[in-house]
Amino acid sequence: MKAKKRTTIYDIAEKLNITASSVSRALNNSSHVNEETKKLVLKTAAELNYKRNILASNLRKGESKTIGIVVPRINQNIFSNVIAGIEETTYSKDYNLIICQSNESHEKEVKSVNALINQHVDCIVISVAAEGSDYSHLQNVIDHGIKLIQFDRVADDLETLKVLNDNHQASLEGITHMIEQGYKRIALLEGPQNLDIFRQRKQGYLEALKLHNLPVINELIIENAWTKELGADATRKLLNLPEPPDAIFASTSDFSALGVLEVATSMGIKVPSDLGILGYSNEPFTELTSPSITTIDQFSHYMGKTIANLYFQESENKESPIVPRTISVKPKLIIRASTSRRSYQ
Amino acid sequence: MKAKKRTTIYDIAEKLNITASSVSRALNNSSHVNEETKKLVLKTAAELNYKRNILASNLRKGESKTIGIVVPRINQNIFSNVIAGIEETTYSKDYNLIICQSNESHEKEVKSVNALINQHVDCIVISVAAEGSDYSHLQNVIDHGIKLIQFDRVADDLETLKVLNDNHQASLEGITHMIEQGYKRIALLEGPQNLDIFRQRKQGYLEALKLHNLPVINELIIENAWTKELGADATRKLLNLPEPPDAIFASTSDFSALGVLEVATSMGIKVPSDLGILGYSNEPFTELTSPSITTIDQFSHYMGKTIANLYFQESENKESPIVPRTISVKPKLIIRASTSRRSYQ
DNA sequence: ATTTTTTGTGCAATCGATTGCATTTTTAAA
DNA sequence: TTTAAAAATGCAATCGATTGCACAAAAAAT
Repeated sequence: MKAKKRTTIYDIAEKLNITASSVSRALNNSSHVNEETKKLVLKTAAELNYKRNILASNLRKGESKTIGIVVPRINQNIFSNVIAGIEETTYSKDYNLIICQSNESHEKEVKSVNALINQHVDCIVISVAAEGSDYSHLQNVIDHGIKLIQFDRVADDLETLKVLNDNHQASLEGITHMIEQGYKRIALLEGPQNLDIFRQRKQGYLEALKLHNLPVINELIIENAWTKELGADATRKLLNLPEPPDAIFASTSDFSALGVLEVATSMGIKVPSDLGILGYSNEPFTELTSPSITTIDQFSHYMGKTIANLYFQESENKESPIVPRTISVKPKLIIRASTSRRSYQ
Repeated sequence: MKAKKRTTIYDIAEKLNITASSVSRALNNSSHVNEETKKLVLKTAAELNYKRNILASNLRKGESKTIGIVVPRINQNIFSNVIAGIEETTYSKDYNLIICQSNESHEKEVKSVNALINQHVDCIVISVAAEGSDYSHLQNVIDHGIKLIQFDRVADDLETLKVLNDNHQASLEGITHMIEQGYKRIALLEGPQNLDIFRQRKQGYLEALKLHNLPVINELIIENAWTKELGADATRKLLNLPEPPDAIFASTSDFSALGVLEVATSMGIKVPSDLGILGYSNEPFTELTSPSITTIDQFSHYMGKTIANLYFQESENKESPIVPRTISVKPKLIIRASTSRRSYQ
């Protein structure tokens, strides 16, 4: 069956012997149409199964009621939750979401962002890929008059709306907790340091050590260990040191922490008694492992709602320019078995 | 900073003293433009930071190069993988994806589908919500000349392109495996029977029992136990029966299987020796639980690629009408600890 | 009864890109 | 050198909805 031609406002107009203008006004519930015609139009529209052509409408109005989202991966806890949070709010306002994944590739991120600019989205919400440090594509978004909201992983020197976690604080609390549990040689698995969030987590780690007069041991700090595999590799290296750590903070993700746990288990090292493990993100699986993994919850769903609200707030006062500002959400330490050698065990 | 006006083909045309037609042709790499002008246009376009207005382009061409996807939840393994699979293929062809979640609500599904029709997407890919059995909104998609591809959970009486798992076969194999492991009283946690996939899984279960001359015991078949909580409730009920089952097939999902495992563990029932557990979907967490959960992998990423290819295949021969057909992907039983009382343990 | 205001419609331009047809320019063939 | 063919460009309509302006009809005010 061939695609039939769709009903347009002209079809409705013709049938009712009025102009398309009136039909348009009726459909938009304008006050400049007679109640009678309005009813008639709506009825006929329903009869003819009319669907407004958003392309035409948006072209004319210069808006798209669409928000583009670019995240590294949609199936990571924080991102799918943020998306769900955004959706809840935007859905009720008849906005569409276009979701893109960068797969941590800078090139794909750039292409996605450009595609969204092409689409004339009203706003782009992004958490940048680990790869890359050139953010001219984001500047480009702003230059095109499209609102830009960054979250979690942000390009810090770009002045935009930002919704963040207080990574420093979370990290500080996590390490403090470990120290209180009696861990003394705490290793750090770092994420790519070009990303602010990972730098902050490192700062929190360093500060916690300092506050408790613990030395910073460079061989216990491992760069770029942010997947499960890299976390596992790093752990093998660490546990084979002459003086191995008694705890590992997988600051990059719970996936990395999972790698740590698996290696430790396979090496016969007891968690949490011989080795404490702290992850990051509160992925659902962290409460399923044995022992369950202590981690940090980012309130990602709430972040999503915050982002959406921020957008609508900004849209309302169209005249005033956007004041770049940062909203910081305080994450929460979720204490589980993998660090609880005093209380738990 | 106010949104500056964007560069259009007219701006380029004016600057080069040619017409917009030529600019358009140059940008579309038409053979009807001089190589020189083509180069010049491309250069100027880059200089002026030109971005084609897809709204205008699509309006004119009557296509949108956009595929809409509606799934119950994007953070469920099968769905996020299918989406990723679709994206890989469509991305290289410059297609956009609009992703909607129905959250298992029929009403939201209908609204999402209508929004996608409004958007003039070229194709809608859907896995229907558990709720609801009226599929006129899908008929509506077809009536609007939009391609419709259903996957996994489908409205069976609607004649469309379908990409499915062979649920019956998978279920049959899973139960056969359990029987071979010596389980004799195997309970079934059913999903909503208005969905074909759950009916098929039940059929597979029944057939396996029959093949091995095992009786069908009605009190071991529990309706609608398809979340973690419902799975847990069902398990409590089952294990408190005078003659409790020695195995449970959570045919609905691994989440349900997880509920089973947690209840069993808390009741001190040993898995797999006292109770076998089989899940469905191969969620990532199933290999992390202890014991790890035997489950069925649906090759969801591959399904996604299949869906995308199916679409492009159909788009190519525009003339011939769409022949409704079904592609069935054979799932794979992943044997883990939760059912391995012979070999493993 | 006349003027003013309100309300409802229509007209026509607009958003930006595309494309069939006509026209001009260039190139090749006779 | 003239003619035919090919290549490049321009013109103008089109996709469908929206909206400022003009105008007519109806209602309200004088």
